[in-house]
Amino acid sequence: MAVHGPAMTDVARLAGVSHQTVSRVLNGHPNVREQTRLRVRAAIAELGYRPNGAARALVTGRSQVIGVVAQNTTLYGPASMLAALEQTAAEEGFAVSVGSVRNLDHRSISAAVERHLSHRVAGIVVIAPVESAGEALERLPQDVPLVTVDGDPSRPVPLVTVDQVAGARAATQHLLDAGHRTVWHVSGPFDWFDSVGRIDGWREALLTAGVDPPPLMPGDWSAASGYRCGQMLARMPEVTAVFTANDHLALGVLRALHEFGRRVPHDISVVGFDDVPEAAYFIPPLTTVRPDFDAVARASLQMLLTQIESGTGGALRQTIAPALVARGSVAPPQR
Amino acid sequence: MAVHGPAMTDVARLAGVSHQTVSRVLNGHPNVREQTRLRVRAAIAELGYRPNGAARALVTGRSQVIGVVAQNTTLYGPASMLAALEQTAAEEGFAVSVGSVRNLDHRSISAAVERHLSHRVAGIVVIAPVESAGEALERLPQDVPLVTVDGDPSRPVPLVTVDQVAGARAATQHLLDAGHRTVWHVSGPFDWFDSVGRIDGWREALLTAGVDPPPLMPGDWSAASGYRCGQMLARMPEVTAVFTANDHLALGVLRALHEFGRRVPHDISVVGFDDVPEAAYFIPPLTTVRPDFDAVARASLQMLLTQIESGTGGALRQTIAPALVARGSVAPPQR
DNA sequence: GGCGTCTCTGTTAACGCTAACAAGAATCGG
DNA sequence: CCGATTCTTGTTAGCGTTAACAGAGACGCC
Repeated sequence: MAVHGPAMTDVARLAGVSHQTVSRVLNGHPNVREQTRLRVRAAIAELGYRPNGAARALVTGRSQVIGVVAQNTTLYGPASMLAALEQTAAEEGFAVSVGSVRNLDHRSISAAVERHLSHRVAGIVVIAPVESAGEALERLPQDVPLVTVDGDPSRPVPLVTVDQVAGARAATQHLLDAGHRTVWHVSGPFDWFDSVGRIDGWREALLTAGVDPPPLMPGDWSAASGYRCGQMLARMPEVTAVFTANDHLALGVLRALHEFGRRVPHDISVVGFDDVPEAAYFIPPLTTVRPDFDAVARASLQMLLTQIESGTGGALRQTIAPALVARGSVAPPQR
Repeated sequence: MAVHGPAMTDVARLAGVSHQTVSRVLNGHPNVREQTRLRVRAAIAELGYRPNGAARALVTGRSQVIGVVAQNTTLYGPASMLAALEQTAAEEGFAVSVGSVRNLDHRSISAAVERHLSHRVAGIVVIAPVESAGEALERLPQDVPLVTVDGDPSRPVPLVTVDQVAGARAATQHLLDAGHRTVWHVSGPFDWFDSVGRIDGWREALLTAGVDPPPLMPGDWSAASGYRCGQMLARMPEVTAVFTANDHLALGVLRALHEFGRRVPHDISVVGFDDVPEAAYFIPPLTTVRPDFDAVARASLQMLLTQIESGTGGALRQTIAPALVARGSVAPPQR
């Protein structure tokens, strides 16, 4: 593909200095005469010179790239995380290389991490919401800055995560506060930490209120599984309040309830989780829990940069509290 | 941050060969004795050696990384594109570096492209659905393999795109075939090519059927704007069929119609575009148009790889036809 | 005025890899 | 059995950058 761009020596020649001086200007080294700096800048502009990241990475042993390992980047949560991460990284002058994996098993994760490592990324963010991912992480080389997002709370890796438990507790409490006897729960898959946390929070809130938790309805994040659970819930007259592990499950539940003639929130109240942009336009508008993806992204990147700069590993941990967004899908129970 | 991993020479020493032989094994060069190959492989495994992509990129002048420039990666369309692109690229041994931009103006796009170029990406995919992006692309260096996705059909750049016109035509025709006199359209923003194409297809289908297109309802992709348009449509008794530029707009419309007591599809039929995973669980299940993001991703990557390998630029063009997915939101009009 | 110190710039040597060439060993046809 | 090929391996020279050191002036101080 045609010509390679100009190199540092070309700039140097044009500016009448050595390539090292150009390097110094580029890296903001203090001891360069102002006049020289300007000459170099002009030469850079004139030639349209662009530093070669590969060469720099080779000699410094580290590139200005952060690797992200994620699965399922079309789901709203992961997609938002990824986008927020990119934004934040760009602001810090880092590029983001995405290693999407089909499955979050040992092999896939290791392979993705390997690929990142061979490009000498400065650090790695693993969005690792399931168990198998956690295991894979323990086998990784120890000398790479690494942060886990939504990972296993019980593992000694730097971790940033949404406070699933608190969010679920708030959602459940919100329903109890409205006067409901108990709250049913449509969960996500059991191997996701997010699911487990949300189940725990739901259960905690009920137990604290002295209520025996009703049987769990297991879903898989999809509207389809929400719909199936909703069909069962709709036929149980004693059900008046449902907390679903995400908004898409809620959508499926709403649809099933609608088909069975159970009105929301008149007959049954529903609360979701995620606050997808469309949640306000469900029928009825969905009360839900909003995790702050931007905050998670900022925190992870900060944690990663700290590791990169200081060289210390350290098992830091940060938890971002989500907020309840009240809309029209919750009402007191009818008697 | 600790020790650098072993280099090629370390592997060579352990295997008792020259580093060049190691390089040959790594790159699948044919003329290496089987026995030597195995020794080298063993040494690689024993040391946990990982080739240094930066060094390779430096000497070959090209990394195994593809840069993607995109905006709004939380929207379903772009997010799916991105994910599909990552998958496909990974299969071809390429990493994907994402340059997310807040706005698709000159400056942002150029900056994102610059960042990619300084990392010596092998090629760039720009997801450029709006006008301003197209302009920015014309000023780019000519010697970089580049493919545009959803870009400006009138510009001489390699382009892969969903056939918006055909999809919109199919959606509109589907409603006409069901017996509707005319079809209303809630569009996306006018500076998106996707919007323009969908408007054109809608208009074409109507004109072909000898119908004068009713006034356009302009939206902005969001459920909120769909809701606002829906409120107007709901109050016009003559409206019996609506085609929305995406599924989220449709969701907003459905909600507004519901609030005004207009039943879907009994009173009004609705067709969307995108086939988001939840569309089947709207109330009622949404008939929509499904673009094949995987096919788009594959085509773009193929086009990019061709450019990378052959070195030829060329203004290729490929269009992926979308498919109508019939569900429950369309019925014949009542009289 | 000489000498140490500070500021600025240049020279040289890596970083880890591939490409190009070179050379030794093996194979083959006559 | 010899020269000509082919196969296999090694040697050398960069790729474009930063780091480390060295050197040339300018400046200040006793």
